Amino acid sequence: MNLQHPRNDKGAGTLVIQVANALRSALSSGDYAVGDKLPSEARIAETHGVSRTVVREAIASLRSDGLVEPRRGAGVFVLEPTEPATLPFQNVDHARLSSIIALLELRSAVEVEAAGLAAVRRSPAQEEAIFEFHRAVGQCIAEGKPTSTADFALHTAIADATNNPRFSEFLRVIGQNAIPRAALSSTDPGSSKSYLEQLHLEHANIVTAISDGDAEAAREAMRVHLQGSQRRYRALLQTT
Amino acid sequence: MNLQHPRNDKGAGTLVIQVANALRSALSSGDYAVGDKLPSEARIAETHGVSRTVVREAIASLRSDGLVEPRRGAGVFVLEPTEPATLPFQNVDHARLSSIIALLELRSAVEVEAAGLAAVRRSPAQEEAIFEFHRAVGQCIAEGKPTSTADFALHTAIADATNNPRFSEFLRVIGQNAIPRAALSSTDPGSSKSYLEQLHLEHANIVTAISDGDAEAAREAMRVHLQGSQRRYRALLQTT
DNA sequence: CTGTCAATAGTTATCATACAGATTTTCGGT
DNA sequence: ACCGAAAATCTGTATGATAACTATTGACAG
Repeated sequence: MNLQHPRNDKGAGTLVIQVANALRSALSSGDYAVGDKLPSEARIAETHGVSRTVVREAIASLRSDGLVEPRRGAGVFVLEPTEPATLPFQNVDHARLSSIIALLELRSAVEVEAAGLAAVRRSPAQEEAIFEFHRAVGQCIAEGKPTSTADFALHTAIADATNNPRFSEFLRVIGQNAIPRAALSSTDPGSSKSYLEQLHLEHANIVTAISDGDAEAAREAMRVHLQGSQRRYRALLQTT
Repeated sequence: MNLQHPRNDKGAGTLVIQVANALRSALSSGDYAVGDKLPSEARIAETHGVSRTVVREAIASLRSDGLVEPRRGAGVFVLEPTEPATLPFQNVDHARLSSIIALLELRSAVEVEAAGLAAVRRSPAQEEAIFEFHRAVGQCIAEGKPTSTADFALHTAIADATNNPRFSEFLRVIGQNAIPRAALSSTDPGSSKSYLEQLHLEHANIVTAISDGDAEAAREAMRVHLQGSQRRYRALLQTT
């Protein structure tokens, strides 16, 4: 750990921030193992050419982050880094079609089943909500507006109609990542009228089956819809 | 903010920790809005009966947590609290069968599809891994050991064999929450020999279909397996 | 009356020194 | 070799001071 802080670098923040970041860097680059003792505050202060006050505040930061544990009289000890919780399914690389298709496959599995459950379990109010969102998608198409938000709302309403919060939770986590239009605004497989009409027709088949309480038809309609999306993306793979 | 720190309370940690926690409490209880200025360091020190050094270190903690932004000459300002990222699908209430069944329904949707894809896409090495984990489950059954870890490993290997990282990611996120044995160690629907043999047989059907490259049979076998789990839990609902 | 500038007051950032309390190391005695 | 005491080391806290920055106030000119 021979990092001298750049005292004249205003963009790096205060000395406390600089020393804290230097220590973080030392920790993450493997200079210290879990359970190791950092150099003493006095030594760190000397190494960085700062006062002990600065070092103590930097260490307070690291302690707050759970990276170290100071023990009075003994030293400052390195803790097991806690894995930062990150939401899954977020790192969709929109420039790579395969990244989109992969998430679409997972989503298909969930949403096909969701459509079936929704057909069995939806309440009249949920059924009505689904119709309303379906009409909203149609409105966007008629007005030439982007459909992704309305599209996602429709899919969310279907997940809600399963009355199993896990399906709603899944939709919320993947968010609009998995809605083709949001993921590919400029290189969309087709913004043509015929594509949008096809989309709307596929939606209609899903919504009707759910309304009819026909679980198998709902599943099949959703499968056709989402496999259509997959097919369109795979077709893009062949043309690029 | 009239909190006097309990100086004689050893369990509360150092003065820095106590003041930091008092400030966190004040922030989260709505004493300050985003953009508000905290009292000056000198004032906080006076209020708590500590030195300014302690207050500065406490504020360094809060800054590291993203809760405040000190501005030299101006004051310490309250920041917008960032939503802590939490993993989805974790809050399984093991005392409520409905909570377990809900997650099992979602998992079923994903894993039925995963079995189908695995049957089509698995490499010989992945096929071999599936068999090995299947044998490991059988070994646990034969030795009367808990099967949940081996069971989860088998399911994970199947998700891996889809060669779509999203399926593996899904299994990793839900973890062993969704494996019946882990979720219900003491009130398990049955630890009887016949149940375990049934489990092993269902696994064998899945594994064989994947090995045969029969996607539809793999899906059906996985569906039977997981719907069997659902059925066993629903039967518990009726007896409690 | 409005705008500008300088002075003042207030605030954070850093440094230095000192002491207290806890832990670790060293040394001497048995 | 083991134990206990003393010394050394280390973190926790307090105090005082200075530097750099911001906000406020008052005076003056147009």
